[in-house]
Amino acid sequence: MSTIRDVARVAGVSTATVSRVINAPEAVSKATRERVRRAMQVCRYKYNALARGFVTKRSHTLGLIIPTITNPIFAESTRGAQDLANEKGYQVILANSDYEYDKESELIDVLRERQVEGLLITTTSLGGKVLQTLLAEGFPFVLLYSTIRKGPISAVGVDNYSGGYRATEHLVNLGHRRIAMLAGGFSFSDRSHHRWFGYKKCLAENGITYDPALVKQGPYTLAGGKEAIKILLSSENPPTAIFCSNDYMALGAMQGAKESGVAIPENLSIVGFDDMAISSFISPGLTTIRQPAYEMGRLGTELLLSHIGKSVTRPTHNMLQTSLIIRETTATLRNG
Amino acid sequence: MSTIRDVARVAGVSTATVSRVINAPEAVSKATRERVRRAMQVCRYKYNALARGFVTKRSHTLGLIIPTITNPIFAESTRGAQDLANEKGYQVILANSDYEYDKESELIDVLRERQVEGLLITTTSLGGKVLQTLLAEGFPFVLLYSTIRKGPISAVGVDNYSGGYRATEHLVNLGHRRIAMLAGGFSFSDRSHHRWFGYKKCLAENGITYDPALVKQGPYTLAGGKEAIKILLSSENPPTAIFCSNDYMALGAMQGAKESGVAIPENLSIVGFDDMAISSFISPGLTTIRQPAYEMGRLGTELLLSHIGKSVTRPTHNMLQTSLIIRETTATLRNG
DNA sequence: TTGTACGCGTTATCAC
DNA sequence: GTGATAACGCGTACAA
Repeated sequence: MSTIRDVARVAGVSTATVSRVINAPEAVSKATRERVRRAMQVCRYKYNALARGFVTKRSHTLGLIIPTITNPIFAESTRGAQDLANEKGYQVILANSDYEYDKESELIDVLRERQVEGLLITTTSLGGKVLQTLLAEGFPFVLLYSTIRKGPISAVGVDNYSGGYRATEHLVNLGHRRIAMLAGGFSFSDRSHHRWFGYKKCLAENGITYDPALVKQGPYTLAGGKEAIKILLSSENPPTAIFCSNDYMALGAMQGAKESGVAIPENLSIVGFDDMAISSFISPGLTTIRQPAYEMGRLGTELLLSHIGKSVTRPTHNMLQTSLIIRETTATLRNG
Repeated sequence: MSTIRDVARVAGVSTATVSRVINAPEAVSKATRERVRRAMQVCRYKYNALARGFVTKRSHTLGLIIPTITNPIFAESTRGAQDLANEKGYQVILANSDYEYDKESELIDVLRERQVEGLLITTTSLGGKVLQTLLAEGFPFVLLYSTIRKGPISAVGVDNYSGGYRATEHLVNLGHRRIAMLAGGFSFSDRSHHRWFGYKKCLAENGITYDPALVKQGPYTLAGGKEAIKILLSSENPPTAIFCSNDYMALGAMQGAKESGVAIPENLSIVGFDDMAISSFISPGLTTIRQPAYEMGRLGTELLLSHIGKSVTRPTHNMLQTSLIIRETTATLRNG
């Protein structure tokens, strides 16, 4: 691999001049510029961005930590993050935490060692010490899919509480009273927890007694949703409607209901959360609480970039709008 | 940010010794080792992996170029690639080409400038000069979702031809004769092209005249599938069955059929290609040709890693098995 | 407009 | 077992 020095030698100039034609071509006379360019061709010179970063102390790299790229909603926000990052000359290193705090913690270390300039994190634990450490050390990071709306940490997210409330309310308005919730584990998803609060609050305000037996916490997976709903449906007093903490689980739940011989929406209404691109393409179309994932990725990255390089930054909390998208998995309660 | 020199000074040793306790602790006496470790704590020392890579000439980074992370099948292979990479101490930079040759080409340059040690590419153009350049320069790369089974380029893929054949054959066996194909554009997806060859061959072997009007090339998207099928279904002699070049399009097609008032599988059979995790969770379950995407990602990465660092390597072609997964979107032709 | 020389944080080589 | 020091490829004062 030829270096800037080889090019300089071939072109008969100094390395500084070569560096100039790379970074500030106008600062070099046209003649030498051309000469250098030819020399680069001859040497099949490849620019070394790492070496540059080494001296400028800028890696132009961002770290993105998500639970798993396998859930399409995270693919959407990832794409948003990547698109903006690339537009600004950044690349992103992707990492999956699998909703495990230890992995998240480990990944943060690994990525920092790699000199990422900032981190986009969908955190597993808002209260854990990893975020506090980042904060204390002044390392730039932004939370994605965040529940916070104040405090020292910058974040982009939606109001999960009101989202959970509206999802439940929609079911209540349809006449349902035995409304279950399939939740992601509260221990690793405060988003799920917030949605649950909204769910509970809505029940209370509508005079419906909260029944803990109707709430199942489980893994945020297709199989998890399928399994959980089967247990729910085989109970002695099964629900007539279910609010799923995300669309991904909801897909699993739909499948589980089908296998249990329960028709949707005739015998069971389902509301999801996220509105993955796919959710409007399945049949029946999934009623859900939409959160703008792609936008979230973009905005989070924009926010992060605005923090990078600045010694002091005012934390920003960007709460995006959710909306109830009514499709075909919800219907009026029969005999209700 | 404190460096190895700060630590050395505080511990009263040389930088070489600090480096040793990091990379080969046994080579240092227990006493000094402890002293250095304490000094690292005091300095809140953070290891700089980039600086190391700069001298060892190893970035421990891989580049992964896919069409788009938004298609869940690529999320699966990406996860496979990441999992193996991480196990081996590598991180991966993700990049989307959107099936565009120019972007692919540009990304290769950008990633190489960043000193990735190797590239995993789902290429848009097998014949383009970018791969030839990589080859000529001896840069390590492996093709994913590849159609090739010989030649100088290492690759992991499946037999798309036989996959296309079997998908079509399944429909023929069900009594269908007007079988359409929704294909990804041949210009950017030779996979799609190979599947089409299989499709054509199967028709021919079963005495079915090939009708070009039944083949629609289009974008590999949900909307693309939906749009294309509507055109097909509104023609004067519509198909009774459709082979979709991937599951993602197939989802779009199912939605398009529904909107056109055509019931699946009663009035229209659909076969996909890929078997995304979601495909078995939707309703009706998608009949499809399964390719092991997660495995492909892992295997491709393993292969790439085995190439890295070796000056000469024998190209390896790993063809994985596909399988026909019969679910609910295909049925016997009525009045057939 | 161009060149010289130093430094970035680490590893590797060679002494001791 | 430990230390001194030259690299690695590049940007950037500063000088010319």
